[in-house]
Amino acid sequence: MAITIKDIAQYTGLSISTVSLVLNGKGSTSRISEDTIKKVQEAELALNYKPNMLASSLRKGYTNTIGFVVSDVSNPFFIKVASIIEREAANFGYSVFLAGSDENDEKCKAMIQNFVNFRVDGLIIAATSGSINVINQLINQKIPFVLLDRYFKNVNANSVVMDNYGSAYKAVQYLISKGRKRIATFSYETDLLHMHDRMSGYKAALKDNGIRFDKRLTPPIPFLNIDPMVIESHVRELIEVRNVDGFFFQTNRTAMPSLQTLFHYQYKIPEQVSVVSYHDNEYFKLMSPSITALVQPINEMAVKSIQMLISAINGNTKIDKVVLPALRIEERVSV
Amino acid sequence: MAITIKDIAQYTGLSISTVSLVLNGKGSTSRISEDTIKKVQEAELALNYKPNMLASSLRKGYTNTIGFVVSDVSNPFFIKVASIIEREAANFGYSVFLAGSDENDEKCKAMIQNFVNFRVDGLIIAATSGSINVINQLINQKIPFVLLDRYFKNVNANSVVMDNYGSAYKAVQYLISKGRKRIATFSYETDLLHMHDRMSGYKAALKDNGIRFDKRLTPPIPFLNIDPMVIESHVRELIEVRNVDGFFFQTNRTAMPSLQTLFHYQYKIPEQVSVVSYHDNEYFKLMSPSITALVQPINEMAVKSIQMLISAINGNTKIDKVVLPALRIEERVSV
DNA sequence: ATTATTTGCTAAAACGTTTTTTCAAGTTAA
DNA sequence: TTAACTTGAAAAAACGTTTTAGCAAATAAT
Repeated sequence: MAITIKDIAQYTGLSISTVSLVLNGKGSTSRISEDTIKKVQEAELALNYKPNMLASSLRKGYTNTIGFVVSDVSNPFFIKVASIIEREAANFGYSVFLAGSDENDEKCKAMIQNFVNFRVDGLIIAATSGSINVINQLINQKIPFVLLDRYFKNVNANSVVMDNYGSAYKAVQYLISKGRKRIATFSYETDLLHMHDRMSGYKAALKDNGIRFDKRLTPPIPFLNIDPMVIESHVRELIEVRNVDGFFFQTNRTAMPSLQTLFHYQYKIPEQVSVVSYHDNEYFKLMSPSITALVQPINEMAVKSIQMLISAINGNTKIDKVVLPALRIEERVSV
Repeated sequence: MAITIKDIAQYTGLSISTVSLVLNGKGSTSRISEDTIKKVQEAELALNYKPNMLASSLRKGYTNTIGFVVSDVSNPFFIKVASIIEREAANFGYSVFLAGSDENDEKCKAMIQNFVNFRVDGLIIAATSGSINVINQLINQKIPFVLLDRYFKNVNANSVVMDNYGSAYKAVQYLISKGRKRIATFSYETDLLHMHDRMSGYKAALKDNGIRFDKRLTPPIPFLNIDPMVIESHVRELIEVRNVDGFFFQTNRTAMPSLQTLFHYQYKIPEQVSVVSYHDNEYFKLMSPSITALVQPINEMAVKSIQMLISAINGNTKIDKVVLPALRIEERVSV
């Protein structure tokens, strides 16, 4: 099968201990002669030796590896985060493996367990709403991890999240500053706290501006499997019956079908309805008219979470909870 | 540290071999009594035992794991493929780990090597253009893998790719059928064969329709780090100076800035310029006017590549090269 | 000329599993 | 009653590393 250290030992006539020491760059500090070192290195190339990390990690007790569990791989937000996390982790000598849970609790749990069984040194997790028990297990097992974007009540864990309340507030405030008074948003039927916080920010901004909260302007929708037809009828009714003049979209997944509807029925943006969307999206600027959006601090989130995770891996047991504000509102206008 | 089989052995007063047999469901076939089996299973729960896959895999010689190396994680195409691959692999009892190379040869090589060092049972690879040597190494080492989307000349390896030539031909034929005669496309400066094939398809369609190939309508651009400004000036010049009446976009990455330009300068689509884009994109249909696109057989690609990979893992050494046609042209019109 | 130190390398245990072989005790057959 | 099985479980080797302790030979110190 694959070439092992034993093969190199045989090839060079040395012991496997000597070979291992050289291969790990501990040759000179272990009083291995230059000649021997060179001989091993030549053999390594000649035989095309590749270390078996299963064996190496088993013995060493760590893998230099991080698992990133994402709730939705098709969300550009997470992908950008993943890309930066990978780069940052590499700076510290860690490889990152990615896995997607499709917002499915069971899958999320399975992916985390899978990573743990393969003994990743730590995890970064964008958890699904029902995965709190796995998270608690990780805490009990003292496995280093950082929650990203999603968080839980009564769970004391490292986390890097957005200021969902503040950002939503800002978004709605923006709409109000544009003279909008009947502002709609979809309220998700989910336990995910960050969605609740967005809703709270929405309500607070209304209140602080003397606008009464109208439940009819916040139709509830399921968090998963959103039916575009349902969104379409909501959007139409909101505009036609409820006289909505502004939309605050809390996610890409509600923004997309809503915008499609707005375009399809040729509602004028922003003349007839103003729109702010929470998640930024590279395609928004390609739409005509392009869509105003909250810019998320993706870079910071990624950098911070890697920092925290590696600190935890290195034994820091102090829990840190970082809340990042939305960077700004990127205003875009029709051309 | 973590609970091991040894702990269960101690807890139950049994030997580690007995515990292992029970844990692997080989209790009854190994003549372990019902009582003992139950005792072990209770201990497993009580101690919250999780197997160490490093040790298990080291001993067993396989990991039940597949590595998926993607050239660009931010490309929706690959993400959709990844999602389906994951689902299919799970059906066969395999876990999939994902890694992105950002179209960087060195990174691609490193990720593949990393997977190999962790002894994944097989790989699915959307290779970067300069990664041919790693691929050849895999062949030499007899490591099962399937090339996806990207392929190489003179490399005899399992692969699942699109019919790039035929699809491009189809796209250009579509534009011609709409009465277009001056059709532009960007020609990538890359060694990636599938891009060359698309270019050939473009040329062939022109030729078969008696349209002379005009090099000035196919400005060369770098494969990486596309400057939107460069695209913008190309697009403008193509329309204003070269009287282009149709665009065939070979990738998302050229389509996006081009469309942005078309929108920004308010060229009428499709009245003034017709557009077909190679890669499908969920956001195209949200643009106004929405964009006509070639629909790629993502599902088939994923399913087929997993099938082939698992067959290879199971010892099938016959090389299979699958070429899938684009499903259809999804025509979309302005509302 | 002996003892002490350094040099260069190896032996062996350990990491946590899996799996084959072995073994004692109980059961059945003759 | 003894030989031949069967049952239930354990011992031990193996997977490919890493790392500590150790050991002989060479060199240095006294």
